[in-house]
Amino acid sequence: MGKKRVTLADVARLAGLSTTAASMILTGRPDTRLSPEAHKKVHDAAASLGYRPNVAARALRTDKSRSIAFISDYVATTRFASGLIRGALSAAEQAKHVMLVLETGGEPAREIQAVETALDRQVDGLIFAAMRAREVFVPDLAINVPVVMLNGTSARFPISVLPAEYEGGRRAVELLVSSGITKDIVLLGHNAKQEEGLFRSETISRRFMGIRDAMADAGLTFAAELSCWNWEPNFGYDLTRKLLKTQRPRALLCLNDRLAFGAYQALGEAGIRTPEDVALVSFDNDELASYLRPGLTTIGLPHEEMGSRAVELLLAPSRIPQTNLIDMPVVMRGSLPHNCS
Amino acid sequence: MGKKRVTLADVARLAGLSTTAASMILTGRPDTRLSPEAHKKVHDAAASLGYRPNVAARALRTDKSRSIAFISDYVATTRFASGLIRGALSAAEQAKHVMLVLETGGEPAREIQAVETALDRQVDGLIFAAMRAREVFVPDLAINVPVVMLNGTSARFPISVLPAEYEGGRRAVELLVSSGITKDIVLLGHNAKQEEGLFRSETISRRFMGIRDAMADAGLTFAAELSCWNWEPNFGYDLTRKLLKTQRPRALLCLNDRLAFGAYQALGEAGIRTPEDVALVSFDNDELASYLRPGLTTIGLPHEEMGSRAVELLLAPSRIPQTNLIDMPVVMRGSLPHNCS
DNA sequence: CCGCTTTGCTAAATCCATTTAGCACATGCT
DNA sequence: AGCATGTGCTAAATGGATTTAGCAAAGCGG
Repeated sequence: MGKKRVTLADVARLAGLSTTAASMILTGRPDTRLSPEAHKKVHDAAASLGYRPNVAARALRTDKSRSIAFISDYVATTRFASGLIRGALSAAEQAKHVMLVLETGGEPAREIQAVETALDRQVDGLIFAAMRAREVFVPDLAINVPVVMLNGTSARFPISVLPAEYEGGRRAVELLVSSGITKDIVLLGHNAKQEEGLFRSETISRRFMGIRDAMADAGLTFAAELSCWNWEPNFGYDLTRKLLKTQRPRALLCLNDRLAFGAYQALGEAGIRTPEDVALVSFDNDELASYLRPGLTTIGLPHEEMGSRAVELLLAPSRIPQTNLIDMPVVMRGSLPHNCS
Repeated sequence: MGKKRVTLADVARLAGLSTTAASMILTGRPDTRLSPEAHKKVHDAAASLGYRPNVAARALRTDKSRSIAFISDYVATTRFASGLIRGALSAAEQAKHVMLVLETGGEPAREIQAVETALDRQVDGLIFAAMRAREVFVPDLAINVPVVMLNGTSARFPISVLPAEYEGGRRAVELLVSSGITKDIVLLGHNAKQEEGLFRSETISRRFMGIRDAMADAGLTFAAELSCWNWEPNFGYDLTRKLLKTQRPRALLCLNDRLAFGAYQALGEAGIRTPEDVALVSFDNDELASYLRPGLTTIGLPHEEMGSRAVELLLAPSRIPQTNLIDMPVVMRGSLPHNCS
């Protein structure tokens, strides 16, 4: 049975050198004094035997496993998750790390489990991802590896990656303005007065601020602000229908694509055309947005980039505490009128 | 610095026993002859020190790591992926395993990388997941751990988990029939004659067969079969628009929810009501399906269950080669007329 | 009381790579 | 020649668990 794996000792034997030499050469130590011939012999031997280091043995010795844990509250529920995971995955792959994915459902018991499981496996870092940006509960365990908060924040761990919501909010308004729309703009999904004191999340409030500041800068006010807590299509639909009974907006600034989706449905039923009659801008760049007719112009949530940035920060040698804001790209589609200015 | 982790030796020392004893007790060996008092002492010591075994050390010795690798072609691109991952994750958690997620983009080089990486880490099993069901390329490496194919098949690895498409196909037709619809049914997304010889995938052809058999059993034929290769909303829209120019169907049997989405758009524009004028049934149970108005009745792809089944099979002691067909549930919403029979 | 089995437990080897400490030889300088 | 320095390499310890082989004491039958 040639079944056993090739070990470093086998390589060393074939190369006619010690395992010490083989180890130093294969791990590429810098100030080793081994001869070029030794290097060649070891590399050749390793290649011809198809040597692959035993990660467990290496981890045992070095306390590093070239792996990171991605601990998130929900992985499936949302279109968000996969973008974050995918981004993280690709950055991890680039850095020759693997990624353990753990889901906690937001339950403290499972969070503790997840952290312990990860730490048991000598992960080199932890990413706490939240599907809705917020202050994240992190179990109160001794964590002796770097931590990055992804799409969330934590007082204990000051490095976080968030979308640049303020700027994104501004952009949505600027898009409207530069399309020549300066009145009868309705905000769909939030009403500042009604929601006074209610807190949605870290990031969403920044989105609101960006929107409000940009409106003020342009000297505009909303014709109406329609509040709803869950930004799901049916609410967008209901709100828009109700709106259309009393007024005819020129534009809908929707707080996410699902609301916009509902709005499309209500507008469609009412025989109102987009963008000729009513223009729309929205947030997220959901898969949905590209399915709509006309395509929905939206300020995208940069999930993949956030995911990969999180991993890069985690693995970076100098990790400066700070919140990293990732740019929210404007995704132009057809829901705004062309401006010929 | 009490920083160092607690080791088994520490536990043994506190319990006043050997590490051998501690190990045997904590791993719950069956036919050990250690006394009940010894058991208690070791467990107490472990608890009071907060002992957690070093997984790397254990893996080194036993060649088992309580981890599995989930190797998929695409994780983000599709709504499918997260369901599969989530299901797998929860089954893994239940079995006290962790899951490495690896993405290959379908590129052979990355597939090889992924398998080697996984094997290097002593994973206890490999899941190859395909986002589109198909015969999957598996790199020709010596793989000495169990493998399960998820949403795909491979000649080399006979254990696979697939949706029960044939039965699902039948159900879609039966739904129509039991709603009292027996004529003017149009199949959206496939035309048997035009696509003769073209192969979409393992599973989709079974869906077709189920549909055709059920139609035949009910003595029905399609009023039209509209072919298109990519089942995306815009094709559903175009096809439906074209269809409506020449005929008025009673029902659309859509081959997936995205096509159905496009069909909704075309129907809406034409002022045709669902389900009164045209009924729809579809496949997948995409997130989309619940957003539509009325909700889309669809035969769901059981992603989560597939994912967890794959892990269960992987970890099951007796692994019988076979393809495991997971039931596709009927998800009733409002796109079929109520039948008062 | 002797020899045999059972009970309860442990010493030491093992898994494999990394790393510390240091050996043997060559070279350079005075 | 004598000593320091540099060069090229290795023996052995190490990390933390599991596992094999086996020891000492107690129990039992005759």
